[in-house]
Amino acid sequence: MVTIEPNGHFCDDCAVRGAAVCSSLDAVELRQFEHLGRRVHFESGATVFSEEDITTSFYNVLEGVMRLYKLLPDGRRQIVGFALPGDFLGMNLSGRHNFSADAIGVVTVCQFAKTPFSRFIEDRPQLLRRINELAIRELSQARDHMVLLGRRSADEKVATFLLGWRERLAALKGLSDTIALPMSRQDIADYLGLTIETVSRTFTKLERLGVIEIIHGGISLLDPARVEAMAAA
Amino acid sequence: MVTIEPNGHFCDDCAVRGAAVCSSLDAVELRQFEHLGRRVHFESGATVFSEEDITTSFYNVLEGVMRLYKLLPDGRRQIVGFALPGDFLGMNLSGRHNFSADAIGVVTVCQFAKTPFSRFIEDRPQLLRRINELAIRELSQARDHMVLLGRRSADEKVATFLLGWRERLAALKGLSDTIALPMSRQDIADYLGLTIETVSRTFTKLERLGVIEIIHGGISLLDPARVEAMAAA
DNA sequence: ACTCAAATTTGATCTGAGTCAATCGGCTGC
DNA sequence: GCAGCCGATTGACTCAGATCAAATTTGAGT
Repeated sequence: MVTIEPNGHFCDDCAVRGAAVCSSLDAVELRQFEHLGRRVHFESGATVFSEEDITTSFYNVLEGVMRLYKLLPDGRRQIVGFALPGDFLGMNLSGRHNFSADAIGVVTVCQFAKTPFSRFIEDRPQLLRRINELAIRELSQARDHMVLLGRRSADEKVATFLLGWRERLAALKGLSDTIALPMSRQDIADYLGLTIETVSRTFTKLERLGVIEIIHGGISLLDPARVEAMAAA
Repeated sequence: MVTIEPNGHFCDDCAVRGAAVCSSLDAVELRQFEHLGRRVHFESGATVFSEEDITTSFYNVLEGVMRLYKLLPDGRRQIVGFALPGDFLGMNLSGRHNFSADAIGVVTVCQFAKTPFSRFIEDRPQLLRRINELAIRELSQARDHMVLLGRRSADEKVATFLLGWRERLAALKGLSDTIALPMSRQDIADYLGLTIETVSRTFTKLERLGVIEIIHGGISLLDPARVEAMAAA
């Protein structure tokens, strides 16, 4: 289920070194930093951490996609975000995670034990500044998502999601009209505050309008401008 | 509309000194810090800053309540939060505000020009750490609010709002079953992703159930346990 | 106190998205 | 190849909350 790679100078060939939290470190610091983290692999569907668990580690996503979610006591689920390579997870004030995180497909993370990581930050304000930047960026995304959840129609939600996801993939692999959707319809529904049926119907509707094509494992954007028009309302 | 107080050693008698961003500063630093900020008053309904405005200042709320919101092109509004004394506003990465802020009733803020403030932070990591803490706390609140917007019923939204608001007021003035609601029904609706009619009906329903009493400028919690039960679902 | 405008409440009706219920289609394992 | 399963789609119907439309209350200004 979970496999841990032997330690080594893995930062050297780390795909996210430039984008992630580590981008704030110079060569010497990176060498020290390297000893704090270890690469851990999670298989598809594995839970990386759960809400209310005591935080023992921070995570830097290296490969794969994770769903970040909160559950209500009766089982209703809200996905609060998807984590992609370069995202940093685990910061909190309470000492406990405030959401759960599952691997969607195979995931590789760089895992840091909380205490040594916190100590490392102490006298490296540029790392703290980088973490702060990431937090502020997430906060801005969270506010955008509140608007979507509170004030957008189903069609607008789906269109906005497709464009936003495309944008995030573009930052990793370059812009493309073929959009991989590794998450299930249920995941999309729980992210958008909809049901699986509504998501499915909206996809079909977009396909019938000739705006997208539903392909295996994703969609193809046939008419980006129309989708943008639908998203903007 | 906006009045600026003459400078002075106002940190000494600042009501939020212990709770706000300044709590991370020692006496000497506080004296220097004092020269960076100035007290500014806003009258009821005044806009403190607007989304997409270039950020020229940061704000520390001293007195009053603000609504923080985003607008869609067609005028739909989502309130992303209410700011109370001790809240720190204005952090962003883009150099532009990512939401608008209006005064609800009279508001006093401590306003800091962006550049000198940013310079002041540079060599004071404990202030940066404090700002980071506030950002992480907000992020956690934002995620909770996503769950509310995406997955809760109207009754649950209203009940959760009343308890959450009571909690925030409790942190300022001590716990009370009399809850002041300075914001309009429209503000509450835009915060909860509902219409004004639904909010009004839900309030009346709660009153008829004998769970709350609608009073001038707020409500009185007659049966907190029942409200908690409604909120939890 | 009186007027007017704005905010809130209440009622009647409508509808977008949810719910319930079959299929359908694509993999997995035999 | 085919049986069984799980995710996705589609259809029929329902309902929570929106919309439209009046009252009614509140409050600011005279």
